[in-house]
Amino acid sequence: MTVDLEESARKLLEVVPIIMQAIRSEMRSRRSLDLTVPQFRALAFVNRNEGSSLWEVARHMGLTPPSTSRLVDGLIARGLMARNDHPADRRRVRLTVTGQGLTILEASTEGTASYLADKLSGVDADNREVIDKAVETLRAVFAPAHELER
Amino acid sequence: MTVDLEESARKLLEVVPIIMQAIRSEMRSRRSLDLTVPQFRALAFVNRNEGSSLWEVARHMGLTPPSTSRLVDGLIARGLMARNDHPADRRRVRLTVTGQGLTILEASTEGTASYLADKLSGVDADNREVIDKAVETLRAVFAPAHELER
DNA sequence: TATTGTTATACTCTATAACTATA
DNA sequence: TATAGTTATAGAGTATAACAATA
Repeated sequence: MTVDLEESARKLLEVVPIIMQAIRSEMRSRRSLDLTVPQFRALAFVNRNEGSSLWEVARHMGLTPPSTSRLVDGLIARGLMARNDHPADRRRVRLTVTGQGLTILEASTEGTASYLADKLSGVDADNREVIDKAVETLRAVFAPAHELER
Repeated sequence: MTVDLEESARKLLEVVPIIMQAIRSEMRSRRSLDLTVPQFRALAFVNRNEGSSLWEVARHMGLTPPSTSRLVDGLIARGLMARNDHPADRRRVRLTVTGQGLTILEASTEGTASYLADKLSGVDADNREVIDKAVETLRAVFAPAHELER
């Protein structure tokens, strides 16, 4: 059984936004630790890459620097991230996640992953394995090249 | 080999936004037929469900009625959708895709699917089949219940 | 009273253009 | 001159609250 490439692409195009919407709703629903998806991603990236520059965050997220700058502004205003001078290059910025940011990031990750796990729990083991493998492949296809070794 | 549910959930949470970002950039990049993802989805839904009410679109997209109302406003302002009275129930609205809307919807679908197909073309047939199957399963898990027969 | 939809208001996301500061 | 980042501006996405019209 061969799969039609164009048809697969259309299904992906249908399903990805549906899952995304579910993730978005779930994240926004936890009042007080409520994060938007971009906020969550930026926090997670900076947490994994302590001292990132704005430009690195922008590249990771596929956003322009101005968009990223404002996104970071919001996180700083909420006390979840900190922006400091880079010791070696004064044009640069060193971003870090604050203690509170880490707390919220972990709670949000935990909560959202639990939600997704709950959804997936109705899928039998074979199909879960299929999903797992597909996700790995899709990550290799779509993740920015510079982030693929990990 | 058994997969850990929580771990699968985290990977899904990492990868879905990455693919979504790719789709978003691609859609917005075609100047002139440029649609946002929500605009694209609303147009596609109304095209498949001629004469939908606002409430049906909102339910399909997982949005509140006010958000949906504004989304539709934008599409109408661009001449891609039309809003008419419902003959039987005067509270309701009948939404339809205009000729121009259909043209743009098709071009956008075609363009974005081609883009995704191109990305997937580097994946071998076995793994493409795995992705296809996973997408089917994920659709069953995440799609609104009232839309699963099709 | 319940349903359908809109308006008002307020954030966030995102981009392009123009700018500042540093290298 | 090139790089890192911000500010200005603008349109779209999204929600809650308040409202109007119809059933």
